[in-house]
Amino acid sequence: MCAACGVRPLSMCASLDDAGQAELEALLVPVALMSGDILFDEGATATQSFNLTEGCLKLYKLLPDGRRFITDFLYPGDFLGLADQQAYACTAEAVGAARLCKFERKALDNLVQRHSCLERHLLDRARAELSDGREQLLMLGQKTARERVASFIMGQSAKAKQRNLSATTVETPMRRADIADHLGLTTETVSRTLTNLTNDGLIGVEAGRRIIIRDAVTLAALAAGHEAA
Amino acid sequence: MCAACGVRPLSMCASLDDAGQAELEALLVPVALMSGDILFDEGATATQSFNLTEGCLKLYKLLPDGRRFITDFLYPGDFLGLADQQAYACTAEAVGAARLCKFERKALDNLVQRHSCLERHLLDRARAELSDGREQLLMLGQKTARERVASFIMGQSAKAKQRNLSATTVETPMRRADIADHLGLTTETVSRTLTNLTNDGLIGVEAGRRIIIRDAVTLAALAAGHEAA
DNA sequence: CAAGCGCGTTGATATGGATCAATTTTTCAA
DNA sequence: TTGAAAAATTGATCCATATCAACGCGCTTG
Repeated sequence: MCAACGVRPLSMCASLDDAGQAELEALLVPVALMSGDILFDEGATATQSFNLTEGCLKLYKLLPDGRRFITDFLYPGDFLGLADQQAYACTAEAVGAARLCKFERKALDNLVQRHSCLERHLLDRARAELSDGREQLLMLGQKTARERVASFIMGQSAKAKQRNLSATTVETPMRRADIADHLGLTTETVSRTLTNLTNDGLIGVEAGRRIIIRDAVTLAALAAGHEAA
Repeated sequence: MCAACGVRPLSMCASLDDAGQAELEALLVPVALMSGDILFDEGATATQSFNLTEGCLKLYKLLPDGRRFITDFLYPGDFLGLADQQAYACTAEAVGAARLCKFERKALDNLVQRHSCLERHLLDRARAELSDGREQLLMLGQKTARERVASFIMGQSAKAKQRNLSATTVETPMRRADIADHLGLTTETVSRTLTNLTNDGLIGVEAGRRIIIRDAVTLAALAAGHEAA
């Protein structure tokens, strides 16, 4: 079953040999979520890890007065649980319907210890996530609204490409408020900025949720902080 | 020599047995930096890793027009190189004089593979850094200037405590511009906010670089986003 | 000791994005 | 298909923080 899994080549699973694969499959429990379902809450004891196979999740942290920051959107092939030691660092909520493989942490840790290739794979993922996180910090600390939105679009495009989807027509399952809370902006600013980028011919927006990249070069330059148009 | 090292209990070194310790010691090359010296540049091939033994470093990323974001300040016991796969994700620069242990990545990776305790230690560190990074994202995405400065002070205090230094008298080796570039603010705003916090009796500032925490409870509440004073 | 300079503070003003407030568009249930 | 609710857009105004500017203090250097 795992062998036929669509996200296998994107996941940690790919780093295991057949025997390890079988062990992993024995540990796995499938989970299905509906839009808005919460997989786990920030602060809860992190007893499980997950691998997303279908759909999209958002990870977020809340401040006591309700301000929210979405640290990341996850797509098929992404692993949940890397950043979490004792407690989950974020809340995980489904954006639309989603499916995952659930693992008990204890059992998975045990498997990881016996398969150093898995440990190395997870360390590599952690490295990549750390590196991405630094890029995000730069965005939040120094980029303008226009640059942030451009960065978001290019980032989503890159993720789509990884999943062998079009890099120029980006489907964004989340809503404006989610994008805003991911970029440290407000819904209104995201909306206005998308309108501006459209008027400037850099993108097109269809049916609200589909963004077409019309001038990838300029958009990338904007995202990279080259002040120009 | 390593056995007598002051940062040993804070570092990855502590997770090794005597034999591993000796191996590690054989790989190590000591490095000394002067204030402002650059250890490595963002984007350079990451051929080495480091362990900071003395002083303070800042890690930063630049945008093409000179905007800068300082992702982190490192203190004795901290490891450099976790986030870096092919290329360094940030530039590392000394804040004041510093000393480090330098390791060739290849040799260190080899050692890590043979000592799974080290690999686990690094994975744990990576987890902790990821978790910290998420907290930082929340700060940059949602917190006000006052809350950011409070978070910074509490964070520095926590780091000082880890090194067995006073948690109420925090020495900050970096200058205002560095703090500003770490919080996504300007020098002027940091300065003004410190003045306000002082006037409100939450902190004291001595000789510019020493911050005394006078009301840890209120400061922590502020840092955590409880809108109050 | 004086001059110069880097750094921090403080003040005055400007502005990008937030907030408040309608409208319009989309979604979805009946 | 229709109507109501949710989401997105657009407009008007406000405000937190940036920007521009002046000043002062403490070091360094001649």
